[in-house]
Amino acid sequence: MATIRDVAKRASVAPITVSRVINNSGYISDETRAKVEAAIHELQYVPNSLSRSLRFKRTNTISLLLSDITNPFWTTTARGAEDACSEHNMNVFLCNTDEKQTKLDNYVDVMLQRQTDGFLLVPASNSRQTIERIREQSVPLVLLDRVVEDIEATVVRSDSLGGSRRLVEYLIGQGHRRIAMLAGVESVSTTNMRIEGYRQALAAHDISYDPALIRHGHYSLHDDRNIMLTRELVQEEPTAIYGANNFISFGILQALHQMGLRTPEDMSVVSFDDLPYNWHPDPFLTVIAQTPYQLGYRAADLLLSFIHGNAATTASTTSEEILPVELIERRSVRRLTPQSS
Amino acid sequence: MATIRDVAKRASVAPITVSRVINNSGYISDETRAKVEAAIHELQYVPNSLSRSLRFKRTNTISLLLSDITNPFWTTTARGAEDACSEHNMNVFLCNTDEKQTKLDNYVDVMLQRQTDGFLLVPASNSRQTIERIREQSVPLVLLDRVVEDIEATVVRSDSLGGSRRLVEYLIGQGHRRIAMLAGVESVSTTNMRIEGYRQALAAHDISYDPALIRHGHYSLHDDRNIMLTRELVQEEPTAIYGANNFISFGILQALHQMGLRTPEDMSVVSFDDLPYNWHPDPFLTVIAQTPYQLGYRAADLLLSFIHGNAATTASTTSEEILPVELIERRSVRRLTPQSS
DNA sequence: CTGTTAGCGCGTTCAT
DNA sequence: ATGAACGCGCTAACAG
Repeated sequence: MATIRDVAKRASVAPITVSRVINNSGYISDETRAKVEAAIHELQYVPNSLSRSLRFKRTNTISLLLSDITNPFWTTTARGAEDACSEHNMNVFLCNTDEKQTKLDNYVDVMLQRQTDGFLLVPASNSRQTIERIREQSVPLVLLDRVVEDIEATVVRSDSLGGSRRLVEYLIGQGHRRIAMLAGVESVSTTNMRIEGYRQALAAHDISYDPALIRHGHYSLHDDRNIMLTRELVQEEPTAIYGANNFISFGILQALHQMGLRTPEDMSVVSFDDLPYNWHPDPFLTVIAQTPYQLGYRAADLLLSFIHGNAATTASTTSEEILPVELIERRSVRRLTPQSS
Repeated sequence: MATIRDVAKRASVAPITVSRVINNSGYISDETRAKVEAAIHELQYVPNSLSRSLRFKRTNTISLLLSDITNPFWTTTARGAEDACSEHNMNVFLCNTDEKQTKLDNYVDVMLQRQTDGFLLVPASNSRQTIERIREQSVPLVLLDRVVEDIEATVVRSDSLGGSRRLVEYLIGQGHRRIAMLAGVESVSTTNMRIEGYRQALAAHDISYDPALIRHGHYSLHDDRNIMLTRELVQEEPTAIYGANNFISFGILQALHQMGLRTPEDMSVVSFDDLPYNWHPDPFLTVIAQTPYQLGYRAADLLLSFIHGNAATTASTTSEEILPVELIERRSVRRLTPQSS
């Protein structure tokens, strides 16, 4: 690998002159510029961004720590973040934490050592340590999708509470009263908020809350537990099942199919979060749809403003940006007559 | 951010002593070690790996450039690569090229500047420039899945030719003679090999090759072209359709469903590459299955041996490692009697 | 067992 | 318009 010095020698100039050519800084005569550019080309010189970053104390890099890279929801979020960053010439490093706290901690350590300029992360659980570690180093941070208790941080997320409530109220409006829910993992804020929305909707319509109608599933697709748990829920004889994210809902549909139950004739199904585009020949699920691209874009945008120091609020205060969600009514809910419920 | 000097001052030692404590190198008295460790803790010191890499000329980083992060095939490959790397304390940086040459080129540049220790990449097209650029900088490289013409490089890939041939011969064995194929994008080696396998199988059974039965689809899921192309192929009245990768086959199934055609009663379907686990309530597609985890693991393993300089072959010679594939017979192919074909 | 010197590759500061 | 010296944070080589 050629260094800036090699190029300088070859062009018979000082290293700093080469530097100026590369960065278009200062005045350079056309003649020397040509000489230098020729030398760069001949030596196939590639600037070493390590030393550059060492000088600038800036890596132009943000770290995006995602919980499940397999879920199109998150890859879409990533795309949003990448687009926001590339507008500012920042590079995004993508890491998959697999919903595991240890993996998350490890990546945070690695990226901290690599002097990342900022973190965009979805918390793996409710533990505050990871986030406090980032705080200690005063590296800007924006949380994605999930809130962590007792921590000051900026978070960009969807309206889980309101969306969930709206979805369940829709079911109630269609005559359902015995509504099962396959929720997400415990100790994650979105899970709790969606459950809370479910409870609020029931309460608002004087339907008593039956704990037997709720199970905690897993947000991952590759987990047969969602199928088993659906079978359990069906035993409770609900008229509708509510899946707390796209993969959970997918598991529900699979389970019902295996049991020979049709949707919506034998069982109504709704989902928080749409199934990925193209997963079904024709979409029929009634869902609350989030906007993952905007989630990523907005969060990255906020992070960048922290990094560049031109933000109204700073990274160290608590603030939430809540993205609206949309109810998409399709054909997975059966309308019940009063007596049939 | 505290530096090694801050820690040294606090512990009343020289910076190098701190360095020795961190890296467990050289002899340190228990007493000073304790002092230093205390200082590290109090100052919440995080070593700067930028400067470390600058000294070592090693970043302990490999770059994994994938064509489609949305495809579980590739995320599984990534997991294999990550597992191989973490055994050697190497970090993997994941980049999504989206099958676009410009994105690939850009990432290569960025990672080259960041002094990555090696590349693991799936070529976006048949262009040699990207790879030659890496070669010029003599950075170790292993190609994933696809061969590039006229280039010396190590590649780890599945047996596309043999697998494709076996799959089509299976169809022929079931009495099919008019077999359509929805292939992948042109100018990618796997596409050509799978087409070649298809042709070889036909030739071996004296079935003439009809160009009208082949279309070039797209490897991505989010592309409705696969559905349209399937409709076109159906017009040609084949008895079976062969999808050249998992997402293409998925598109075929969707198209058939939309057209009201049942599988396998009205149309047989086979696929190169299995659908992702759990995508279908119960898997019924007859497929050639690859082993993406092994693909990633093996390629990373090879790359690491190049990096550590203990490889039998070096990174600069051409060599191929071809992983075997497996025919999984399920229920998507209808057995034709001679007269019905 | 611990410290001093020097340099990895680059760019800011100050000179010329 | 161009260059010399210095330092970013870290560690190998060589003292002591």
